[in-house]
Amino acid sequence: MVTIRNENARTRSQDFVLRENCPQRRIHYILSGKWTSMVLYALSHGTMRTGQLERTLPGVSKKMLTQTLREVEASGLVKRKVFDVVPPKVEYSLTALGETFIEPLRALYTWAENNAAALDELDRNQAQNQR
Amino acid sequence: MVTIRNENARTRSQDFVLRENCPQRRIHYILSGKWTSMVLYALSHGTMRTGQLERTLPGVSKKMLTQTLREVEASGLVKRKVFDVVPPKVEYSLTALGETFIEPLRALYTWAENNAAALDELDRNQAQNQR
DNA sequence: CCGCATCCGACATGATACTG
DNA sequence: CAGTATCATGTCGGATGCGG
Repeated sequence: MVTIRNENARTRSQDFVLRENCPQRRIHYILSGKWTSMVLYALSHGTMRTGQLERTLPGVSKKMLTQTLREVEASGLVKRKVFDVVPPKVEYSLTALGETFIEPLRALYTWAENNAAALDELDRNQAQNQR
Repeated sequence: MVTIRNENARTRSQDFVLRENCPQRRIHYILSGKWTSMVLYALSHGTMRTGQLERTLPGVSKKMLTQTLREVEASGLVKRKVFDVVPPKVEYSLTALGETFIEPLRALYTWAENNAAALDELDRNQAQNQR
């Protein structure tokens, strides 16, 4: 007769805990932004101007694009180059750090391409429930 | 003599466009959830019960934990096993598909661990600006 | 122990209009 | 072309309480 009895309450200590400031939580800031990762991905294909980015990401508003670019710039992932001409011309490109970030991101996107089925389920789920 | 002239307006067509339903946008649904990726990551260490997950992710509310679990379950990334006992006992674990997703996710987390500096910048940026 | 329903505040996103 | 400012709004996430 097997008695479960509390599963050894404290004896079997928790293997690991994802605390408030663990890297896994902090990187989420990059991933959570609606446009952040895609901007980085777009720039991984080469330097782009603002308007170019805008056309690469249909549906993005100027406001969000600018905001996103400021964030990735502040984090050191993207470099902003301003040409002092008229009309204005600004170029964005990945920094060395940004290049390193692209690799795992690309792996994630590759997974997404190879698993459209799972994504379909997600969409269906999304439609039914609230979020 | 090199003339720039409009960058060849339409001649040099856009290399690529991240359209509304591209995989890169759709996978964002998984990543954007505040707890989704961390739940998956936690489960990559083995089967866990609800309360165990709760303790692994300090700060998560019952509501969000349940909601997140329902989502990853509906998408086929996580398996839910209910034991018909009292008090109730439920175990969550990754499906085969979930296991495959963990790999690129782990790559991303590894990057995060190796680049805490960039994450610090993000935090500072986050504090100053609104988001 | 596990899960659901409800209410509610905060904030990210988007539309629009304006500047240089 | 690039960017800012303002306002409207949807919704995500957390608190709380109930139920099996």
